[in-house]
Amino acid sequence: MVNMKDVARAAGVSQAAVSYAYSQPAKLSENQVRHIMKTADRLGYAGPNIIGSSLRSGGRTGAIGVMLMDTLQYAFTDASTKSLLEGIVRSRRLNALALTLIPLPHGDPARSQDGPRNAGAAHAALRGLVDGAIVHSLPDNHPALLTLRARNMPMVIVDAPALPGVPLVGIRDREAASAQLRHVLELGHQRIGILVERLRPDGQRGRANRSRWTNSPERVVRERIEGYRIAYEEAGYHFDAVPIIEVGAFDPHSAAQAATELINGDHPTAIVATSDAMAIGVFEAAKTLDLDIPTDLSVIGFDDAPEAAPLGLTTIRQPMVEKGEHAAAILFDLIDGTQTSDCMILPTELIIRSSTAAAP
Amino acid sequence: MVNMKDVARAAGVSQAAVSYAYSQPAKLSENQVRHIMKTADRLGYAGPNIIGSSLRSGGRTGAIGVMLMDTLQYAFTDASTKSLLEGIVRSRRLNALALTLIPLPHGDPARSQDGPRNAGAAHAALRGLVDGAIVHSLPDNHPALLTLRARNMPMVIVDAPALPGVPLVGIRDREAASAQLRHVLELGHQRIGILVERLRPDGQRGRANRSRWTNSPERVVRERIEGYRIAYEEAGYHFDAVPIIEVGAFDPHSAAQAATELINGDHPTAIVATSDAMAIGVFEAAKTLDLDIPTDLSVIGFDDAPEAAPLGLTTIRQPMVEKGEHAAAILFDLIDGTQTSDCMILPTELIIRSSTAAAP
DNA sequence: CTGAAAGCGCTTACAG
DNA sequence: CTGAAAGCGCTTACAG
Repeated sequence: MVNMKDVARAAGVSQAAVSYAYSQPAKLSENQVRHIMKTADRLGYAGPNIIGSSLRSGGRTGAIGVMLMDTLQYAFTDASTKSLLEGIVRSRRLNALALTLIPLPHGDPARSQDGPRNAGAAHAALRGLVDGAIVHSLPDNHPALLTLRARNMPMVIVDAPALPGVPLVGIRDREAASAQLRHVLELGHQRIGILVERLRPDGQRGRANRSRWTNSPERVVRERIEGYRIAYEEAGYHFDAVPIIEVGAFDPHSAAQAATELINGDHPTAIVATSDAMAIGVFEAAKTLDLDIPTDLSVIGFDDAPEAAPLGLTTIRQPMVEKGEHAAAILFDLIDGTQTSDCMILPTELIIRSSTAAAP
Repeated sequence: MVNMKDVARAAGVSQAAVSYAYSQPAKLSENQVRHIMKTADRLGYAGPNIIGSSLRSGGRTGAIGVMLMDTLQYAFTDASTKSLLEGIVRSRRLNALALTLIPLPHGDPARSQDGPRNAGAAHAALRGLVDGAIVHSLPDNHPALLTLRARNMPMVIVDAPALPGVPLVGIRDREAASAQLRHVLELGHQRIGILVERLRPDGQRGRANRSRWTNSPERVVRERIEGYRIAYEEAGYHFDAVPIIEVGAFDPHSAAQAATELINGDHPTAIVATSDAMAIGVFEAAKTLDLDIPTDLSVIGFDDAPEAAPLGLTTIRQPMVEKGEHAAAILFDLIDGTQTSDCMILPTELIIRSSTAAAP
């Protein structure tokens, strides 16, 4: 492949002159620049190799990373992740940059053979390929976070984990979850079941005991359940009696299986889910079990994903698109050194539709 | 930031030993590797910088690029592009790599001040940041293609342009378009209007004359219109009388404006659109003009996007997700040198729903 | 206004 | 089994 030296030789100038022609053309005469560019064109030189220039100047690669839990395939089916990406790409800055999507499919860092640091470091993209990163919903102490830290990579975390000194874009998960549970309590429900995606990235399913959620490395779910506990105990009940069912996955179909177990085992009159995807699984289970929503069973979700409104799903709206927009804005501030940006906590809202009704 | 030299010094070994510890640990004694890794961990070394290693070894960056026409914001709203990305990320290989989305928002290369080559080369991501690229729907001779070529970058083109020696994943656009037009001809329509996104990236709107489409740099639309011409003339009509309206954008709302002009000016009984997004714009226009579809106006789209079925839109289905899957598979073959992959032409299918009916 | 030289972080053929 | 050395493609302070 033709490089800068070739162009310099062919143009009869120094390599430095060619470099200046691209990066600081004002330093050269117009004629010189024109001559160099013409030569470059003739040789099929595609411009300074970003790898070489980035290495030399410690400079920018021109790409922003988004670290996503699980595979990219999951990211492109999950409504929340899609909304987050939609928000991120609203940044006009990105039109001149590239967006690098980085999957972190190794859910459980403990399973890695290489020790905590290398598990994250193994991923090429974490090793200098991007100028900054938006991290979405990783478990506490995920090795990728250590890697980013070690590299002094400008970063913003969306939702989880909360890391001292790193800007967080999120919501008040505990309060929002309390509001979610309070809605069904106010409708008179007492036999309530809770459906969560996962408390640990170990694929475990089924009923979770207390220490499993109090020690969960997933900040969002941990805080949400704490919110449920507070609201439930404020109503005068014992939270330990409330079944918390772990789906072990993020898709509605897996949720439907877990919901079926929950319904058959505990006969709840209301199910509170930590995402709309989980709640949609409850619809599927109810259909199979021939239960009517909301007559026989109330369901409330979380997110207000695009699928929620058509289904009439009562839910807590959280502004995912705005999260993406804010995360991108803060990241660019960090990269520019414009300011040391703080955390950004966005509002949530209870959206009452037709999937919740008074207890039978 | 701590680098390999620091680790070597702290561990009391040569820099080469550290490099081997990461890339070819079998070359070292187990104890040596353990000692080096422990030292790296202690210093917070995040592993070999990808920029340094890539420069030295001419090796992989660990990222695959997708070059997208227009902004990323557009890419994340357009149903076809989303489906394409969905297909691409089905590749299991991507779980260990990163996917770099590269927007090419400068629609019209002719407008660039820097000459054809530099317009493309200006984009950092084109200059060595990715190991290979999937290119989607660029106009003929887009400078980004020259840049990729000049770099010998493994590449696959989806839909357009067709470039000698570069694998193309696409459909038989001409034949599919003929089938699309034939459907409305067979329903007895003669006053037909054609709605296309754009024939050139110059933002022009309204009625297009013959040379504008015969010389269009957009391969797909050019071939589609040629397909319309063939079907129309086979039916014994003069194609020059058929209005071809250019929307100048890709969104349904812009299409609705163009459709309104088309309906008011030519009073067609059927509108043939080059995408479902355009066809959805016709629904919007019809509603405003108080026309019933299909009683007063038949509409046929192209793509079979997710929105088509709920609307009852008759359309030509093209397998966008599969295009993405094939493009990724071919690209990885190219990168691996496994084989020189050929073009891949996928089937299309007429899907008759309720938006087309016999001519009034 | 231009050119020679140092060095960014790394890998690998080669000598020991 | 280990280490010294060259060089990947580039940028920039410095001397002319």
